[in-house]
Amino acid sequence: MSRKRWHSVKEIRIADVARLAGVSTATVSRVLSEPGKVRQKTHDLVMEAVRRSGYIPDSTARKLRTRRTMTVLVVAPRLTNPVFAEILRGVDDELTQSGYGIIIGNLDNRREREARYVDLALSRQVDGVLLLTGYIPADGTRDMREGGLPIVALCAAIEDDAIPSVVVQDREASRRAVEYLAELGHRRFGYISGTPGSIIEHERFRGFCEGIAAAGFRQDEIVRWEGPFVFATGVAAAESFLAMKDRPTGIFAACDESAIGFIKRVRAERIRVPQDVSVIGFDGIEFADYTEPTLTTFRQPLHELGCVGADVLMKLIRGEMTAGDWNVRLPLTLLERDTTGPVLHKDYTSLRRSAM
Amino acid sequence: MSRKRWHSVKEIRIADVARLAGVSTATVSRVLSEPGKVRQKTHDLVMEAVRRSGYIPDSTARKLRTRRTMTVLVVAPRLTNPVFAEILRGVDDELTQSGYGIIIGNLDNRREREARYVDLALSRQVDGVLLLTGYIPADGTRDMREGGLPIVALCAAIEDDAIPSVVVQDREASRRAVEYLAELGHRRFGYISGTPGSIIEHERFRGFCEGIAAAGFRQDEIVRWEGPFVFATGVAAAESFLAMKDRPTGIFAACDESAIGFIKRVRAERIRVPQDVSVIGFDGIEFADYTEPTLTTFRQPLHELGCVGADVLMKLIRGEMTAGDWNVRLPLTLLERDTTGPVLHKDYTSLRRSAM
DNA sequence: TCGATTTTTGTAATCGATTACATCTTGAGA
DNA sequence: TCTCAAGATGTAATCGATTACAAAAATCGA
Repeated sequence: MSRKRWHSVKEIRIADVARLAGVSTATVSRVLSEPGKVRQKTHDLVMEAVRRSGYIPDSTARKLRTRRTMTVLVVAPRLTNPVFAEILRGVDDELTQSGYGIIIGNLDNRREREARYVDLALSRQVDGVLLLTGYIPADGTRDMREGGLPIVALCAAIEDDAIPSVVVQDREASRRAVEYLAELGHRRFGYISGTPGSIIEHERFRGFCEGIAAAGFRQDEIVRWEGPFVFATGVAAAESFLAMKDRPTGIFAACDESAIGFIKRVRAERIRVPQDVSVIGFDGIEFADYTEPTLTTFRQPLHELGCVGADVLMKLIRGEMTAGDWNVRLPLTLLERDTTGPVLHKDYTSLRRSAM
Repeated sequence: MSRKRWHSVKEIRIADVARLAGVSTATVSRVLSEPGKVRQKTHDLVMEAVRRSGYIPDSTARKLRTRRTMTVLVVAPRLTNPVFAEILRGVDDELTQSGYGIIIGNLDNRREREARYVDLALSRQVDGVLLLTGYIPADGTRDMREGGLPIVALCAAIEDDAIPSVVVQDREASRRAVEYLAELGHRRFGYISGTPGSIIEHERFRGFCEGIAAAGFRQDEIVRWEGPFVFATGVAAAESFLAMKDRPTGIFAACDESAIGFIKRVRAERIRVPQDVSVIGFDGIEFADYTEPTLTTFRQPLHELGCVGADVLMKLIRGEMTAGDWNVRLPLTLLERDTTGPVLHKDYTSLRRSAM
């Protein structure tokens, strides 16, 4: 009753328009969805009736009949991370062209929320799913796949070969990061991780280790700090770093935010970047252009990632391709900026001591 | 036909479950949506059939019949702005409790996209709308309101008294910003605007002007730089600032991002913050905690804003309140940090010259 | 045990569009 | 003018759930 009030102003159905135009509902429907199927004269008559009545089709009824929702679900681990916001822009730009809408599933870093979105997808509220998260469990994705839902994984290839993926070359870039630091003369390395358990983190760490090996260093010489993809992880890493005696001089962070957190914290203790410690980030978020010093990092083609991912999903939905035989791996760009530099002293800690 | 393939694996309808359990569809429906209305024995029977068949109700059909979509539309001007991401978290947290889902309408700073979301709302795809944007035209909101849709405005009171709003005290805070700068001894002020035409910008500038007047300064003594709520606006303002002869010493930016852009740019020219110029931002985004120096700014209660806004919308949808007689204005907190300080010299430009 | 009442379950209408199929127009060609 | 195919339009079934109403079953008191 109270709800009724909200819908009381306009309640025009297709039948009303049909009556107004003196035609059948079928004709009205055709005018609105199959242009060219009706005679010009009738068409105009109907359009006039639509205009006059202010009729807007009920999309729910349409969806029920056509079995198409014209909506896709995008599951992201966290919205406040600019990386996802940027990818989302790409997705949005692409989907809009096909007339599709987006429902955002924000996990907010809480994995237990996944179930909700699996349900949502399985109850046929969407025509497809775009996974920006790296750790949806094989279970959920399997359910969706078996439910017959097109899925595309962005950001990280899910451990499920039947799902097409569009990802960046995380591993290659991470390897390159070490190589770059080594070229600058660094010999002791630190790694600030991303969300433990996420595939992205896994890939980046793996690339880092490969780089260490390739540069001829021993695995046990590296320091690894764990934490999610947030500023605080970098701060915590810095605390640990500051307490060390034999500090690494080349730090690779699995995301820009933790790199920035790290730098902020160590600079507060008068440690200079890059003279005392070099830091290289990952992602290339816009913030990284405005930190001081400007962060050296890998720029992800985020917008492109979103566009390509959405495009693949559209093809899947339209049945223009089969799942499983489609994988894209986009390259990253190393932005050489001001938080990395050559090693100046073998042991700057002793230098600092004398300076104090 | 190709579409069919995607739905071929599971096609279990409520009738199938009913047959399997040896009851009518009505009973199955009741078990699933009106617990306690069926006998325990029947209930178990049905649940077993549901479990065995893997039945998941078709939400579209349910929506059509119940006339409730259990979804709300949230229109945001731009997703990459962390302010909106944070508000969205609050909205999400609140709506989830009521079992509601979210469709995000991202304008991406392009006003012409509004029409799309007005259509979406009017075609009954959502039960309500949350407006995070400050500039949806009166037209669109009027259409929605007349279409009988509950709407709540966040971030800025729309020029439409019939719409409830939950906002922060933009004007008061902006006035306080000037007061604060004046207390520090500043006499020449600069204002970096937000997106022209947005109500938020309008309010903040108005507060700024009120502050100027209250502190006893003349309106024509202030400098105003225009641009959207992005980093680049601050950078552009800095360029202009650097080219000035008689520079202001107290700068108020309508958002943190432009404040940060400004600071980054002027520091590149060896202008010291806050010794040479004080800057105060607005929003209190997380990144502002990590800039160097740490930004002085107003912290918005973003999460709370989202929660309260969602709560009001829920009440509207449930008919527990009437539109128009509900307005909330949340206070902001001034974070006194390191980009503001007392005026050191009347004319630092001459000082700099002699130092060079 | 019986009837009245309450509880549980079933039947069928309904939500508002789309669309298969049937029917009616139209226009070209004979 | 008539025939026939092509094109336009109408009728009614359909999508898959919910729910008003009816009917049946269970419960209770006398």
